[in-house]
Amino acid sequence: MSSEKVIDNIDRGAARKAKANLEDIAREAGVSKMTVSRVLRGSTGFSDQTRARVVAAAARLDYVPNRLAAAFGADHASTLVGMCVPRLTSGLFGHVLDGVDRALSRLGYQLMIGSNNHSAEDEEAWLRQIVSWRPAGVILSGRSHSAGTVDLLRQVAMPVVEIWDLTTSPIDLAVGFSHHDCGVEMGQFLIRRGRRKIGFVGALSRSDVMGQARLEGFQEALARAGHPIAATEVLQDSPGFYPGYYGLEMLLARCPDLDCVYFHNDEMAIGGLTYCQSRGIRVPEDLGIAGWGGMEAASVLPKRLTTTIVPTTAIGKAAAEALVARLKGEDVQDVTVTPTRLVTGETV
Amino acid sequence: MSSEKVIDNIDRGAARKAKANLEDIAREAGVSKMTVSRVLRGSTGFSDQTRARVVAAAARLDYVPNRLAAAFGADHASTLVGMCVPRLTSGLFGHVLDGVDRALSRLGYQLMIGSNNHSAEDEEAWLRQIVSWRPAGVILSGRSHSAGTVDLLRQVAMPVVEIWDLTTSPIDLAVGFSHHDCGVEMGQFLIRRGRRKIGFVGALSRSDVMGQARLEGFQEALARAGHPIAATEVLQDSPGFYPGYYGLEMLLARCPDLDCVYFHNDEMAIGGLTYCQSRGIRVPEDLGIAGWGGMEAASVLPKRLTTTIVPTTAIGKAAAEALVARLKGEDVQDVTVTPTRLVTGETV
DNA sequence: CTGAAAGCGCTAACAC
DNA sequence: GTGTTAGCGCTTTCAG
Repeated sequence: MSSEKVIDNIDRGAARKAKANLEDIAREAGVSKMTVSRVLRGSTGFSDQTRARVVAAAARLDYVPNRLAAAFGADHASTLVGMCVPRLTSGLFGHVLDGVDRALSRLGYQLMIGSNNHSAEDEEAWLRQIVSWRPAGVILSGRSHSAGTVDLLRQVAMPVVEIWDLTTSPIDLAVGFSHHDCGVEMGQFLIRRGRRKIGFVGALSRSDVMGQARLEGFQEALARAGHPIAATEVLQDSPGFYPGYYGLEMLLARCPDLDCVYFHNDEMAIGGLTYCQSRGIRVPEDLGIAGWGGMEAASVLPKRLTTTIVPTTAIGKAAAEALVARLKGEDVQDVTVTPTRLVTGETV
Repeated sequence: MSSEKVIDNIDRGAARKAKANLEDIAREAGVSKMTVSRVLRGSTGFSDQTRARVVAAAARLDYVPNRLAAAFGADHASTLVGMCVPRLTSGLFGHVLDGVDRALSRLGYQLMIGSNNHSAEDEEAWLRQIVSWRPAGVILSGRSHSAGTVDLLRQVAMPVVEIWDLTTSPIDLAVGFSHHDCGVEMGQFLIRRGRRKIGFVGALSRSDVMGQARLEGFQEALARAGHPIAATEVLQDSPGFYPGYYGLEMLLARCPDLDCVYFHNDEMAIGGLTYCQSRGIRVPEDLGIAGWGGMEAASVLPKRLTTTIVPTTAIGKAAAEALVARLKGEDVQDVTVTPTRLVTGETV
């Protein structure tokens, strides 16, 4: 009876919480702890009466299961999944998170998040905290990790999904695409469109190797076409609208005769577009503008932005599903490629 | 010795994980489990030698603490904090999350997130999952919760911070501002600017009572000024750029003589601005445009958007800090008001 | 189909 | 300053 429990609590100085546990339910329903455990977890093979009695008793006692105890007692019972993203304020990663969150909650898992601002050290620090909660698996963003991170992941031997950039040899599972190829594709496209004096504006906060990979692919494509990149402006800032605006201003001050600029992402490209508008630079006639990422705003601009659309939500969903499939021992392919799509807007 | 452990594992069929625990470290360092526990948690009062031996042993065995066990054994030891937001894809909430994440990780807590798309039922479902992990506290968005949510929160008796909208009587702690007042303030402002035929375009996905509160405050202010709202267009959609574009198109089709439109948020307002540009409607001469939220893009537009800036990151930080302060038994004020700021741009 | 016993790794409380 | 004991709530294993 719950009244016993209350008295018990008072006797113990009211220090213990009055929460019902499996044993309380067992007593209330006149069965054993184990029967309650099995019924509540949805096993089969009970008389309907037993099941009903247990369920009723649990409801009566306002039972709140204790997953801490469950996961502790049987370590494969954890339904915690950790995920680390570069920046929580990035619109793109918001969509990735959303994809992960929906898939995981549908599958009965809980999401723990952290951000590392593209720092491998911060990622490791986050991982050490998360691992101490014995999660079922983790999702990391990017392919560059510290040695400590890799060691720790091997040691704890849980499923790991690396998303966003495809690596030659994933630690375990990977979902994403090649940033390098995004850069190559855009470089080739701009050349095909007749652009010849092409610049780049970026904001490679910390060690954003993925943004770096796009730039490198871009440069390679331009060089191969015989029109190597004319100028780059890489700010030490976060890749937002303002930096795009000022970055373009600075780049054009140095190199006024550019005919096209590729930006680190759509936010920056939109900032650049705004700069052009404020200075009377005609786009695409005087200057072509290209972005990357495919944020929603890019397609409602007066001139639709030429950019690369990244399947953000799909990546999140695929990552979560791959992780869970692996947990369930199902066959999973190591690498899932989620293709990006270069969309021709009106700005190049 | 770790070799014993390995043999032990092999004997047991290699089913058990080879992870070191406090007892292994104790054996390795020649002290007791408790000493190890105390040293590792940073208590004071040990010979430097003991401390050094323990730390060395832990490092040698690649010890990974088990917080599951710690939180399970001593329920106040949980450093898990749950947070539920309406939408993970909202730019504003990305910044709130960032504020929470930074503050919590600095303070040694881990963040579990979920989203509810403004549905109180989804929030309750999420909370039931989270509560089973015995978190130290939770952060909820908004002031409208299901009865089940409120019951559960009372039952588990942990700190709760409601953010974003201020409620008359918070469940526990609250950090935010009044959405109603945001609407009133903008209404009064537009009247002062001489606008008289004012409309509204929104996208009240599900039961977004906070967006609704802004609209109500707005309508009240206009009515009090003798110029009640002329028309509203409320889409059943998520409040993004496209809906802003089409929402304005639909509104103007019905009411071509409006002189100003207030939007549900900045995304929608920017969509509306794009519509104006595409149709040759001059802003602010022919039509005034006002938004809400203060997204970064709003201030790099060719014409800076008139909007209400919400201190997103500050709200997240304050929420996390209030929660932790309460956990530590410090004095915390129940309600923290984080003022918004109406910024006059060039669109009204 | 159901129950009893053991143990997961840690910490609180108390003993020395 | 350091060790001993008990127990958190659940699941696994094995017995019936």
